[in-house]
Amino acid sequence: MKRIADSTVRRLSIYLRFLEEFEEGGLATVSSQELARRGGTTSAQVRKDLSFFGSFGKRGLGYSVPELAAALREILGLGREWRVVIIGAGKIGAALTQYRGFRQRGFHILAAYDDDPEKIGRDLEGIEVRDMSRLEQDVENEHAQIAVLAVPSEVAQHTLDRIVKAGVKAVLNFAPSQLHAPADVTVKSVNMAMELEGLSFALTNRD
Amino acid sequence: MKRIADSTVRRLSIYLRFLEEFEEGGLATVSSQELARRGGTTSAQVRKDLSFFGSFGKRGLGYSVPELAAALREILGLGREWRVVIIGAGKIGAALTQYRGFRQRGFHILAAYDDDPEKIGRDLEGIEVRDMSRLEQDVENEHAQIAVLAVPSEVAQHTLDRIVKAGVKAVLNFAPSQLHAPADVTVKSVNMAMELEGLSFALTNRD
DNA sequence: GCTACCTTGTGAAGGAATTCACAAGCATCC
DNA sequence: GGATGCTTGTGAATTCCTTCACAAGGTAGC
Repeated sequence: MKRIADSTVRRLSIYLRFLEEFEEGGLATVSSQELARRGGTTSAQVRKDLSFFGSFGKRGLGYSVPELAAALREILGLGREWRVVIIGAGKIGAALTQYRGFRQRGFHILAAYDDDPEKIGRDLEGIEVRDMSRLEQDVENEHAQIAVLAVPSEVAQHTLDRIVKAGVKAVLNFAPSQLHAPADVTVKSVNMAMELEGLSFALTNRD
Repeated sequence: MKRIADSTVRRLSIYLRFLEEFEEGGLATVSSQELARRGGTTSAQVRKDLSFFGSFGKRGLGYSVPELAAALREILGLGREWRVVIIGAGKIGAALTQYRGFRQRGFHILAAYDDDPEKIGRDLEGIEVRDMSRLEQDVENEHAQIAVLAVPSEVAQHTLDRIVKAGVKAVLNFAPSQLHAPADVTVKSVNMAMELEGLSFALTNRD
């Protein structure tokens, strides 16, 4: 398959969110223009994004909301349940573990991991904090596919190496450090300090 | 000034992080190649990124670590202290409030805001949770420049409108919704569910 | 069935970001 | 001081992404 740009996938996520709102509202069809308006893009962009995956609309009418939503869920791989482990049960890790948005979208959190004896054994709204030393065996036994890294920067790379070795192919990293992984492992990073620096730049370099 | 791409600013942040490590390690100079290796990019990219802002290196030698670090801090507007309010003291908001990475980089958190009487008055590691109704007057009196939005999706746009009206020109949004703001207000969004969907896509559409 | 009107899907054009490739500058060594 | 080796800064080339513009296909009204 032709390589799909990251920005395209992002937008598909956004479109899906709107479609789900429309589904709830009982709206039957929607045009690329309406999706564009809400998503802050152009109708041509919406149609181009979709065109990489097929033809989902009806000329003159637009897109069937439930059909397009189903198609996007399929494309994004959201038809199934993904098994996720959260590594690091500090402030960020604990907040993520309890974040409801994940489960709502089919991401099933198996457990959180930490090496602080104070934290091990705790229960975070039904999710257990386990001993970090069990990480590899649990990942393998429970077939975790996605890992969320919320450990201190200093140990992020080492922890990544561990989970990659255990077979995880997708990682969401919250540590403010640049990670290196084999090409068949997808790593996405969320770096809040960096985003703030982007704001600082914008505020500083205004015309 | 020529418009600088978002991706460039992001990379400058990354370079700065490495330079600060080098500073601590007492390293005097660094080449574009070394910065590229660590940052997962190319040396040409590093030089091009820097070239938008001036010439910072010495041919044959590389860049002086402290000089380049200072230049990047200047470019990114990190020479000063930014005043930040956090709106929403739920799981995410509370975790952000207590996150040390912000203060370390010159982002001073003035307060957190919530409308839950249970939360108002609490102390989050030295930062007060205040009544949401005080938001506008506090922003104006205390000259907050940056707002971090960690409120439920349903009220995100309304809250954004409030802080924009109060004069805030930079917003970091954690609500999973698409926000609309005037052109002179910079809004950056961090959407964890969306990032996870990107991973789901990657796992699903592997060759 | 015919007309008027919409909206999609998509090649082509345009624009933006990245990579290439090399002249120019500086340090070091002999 | 000249030769050697290294690294920057930057136009040019390339690749990637977005926008344009329009033919094709569909609906609705009469």
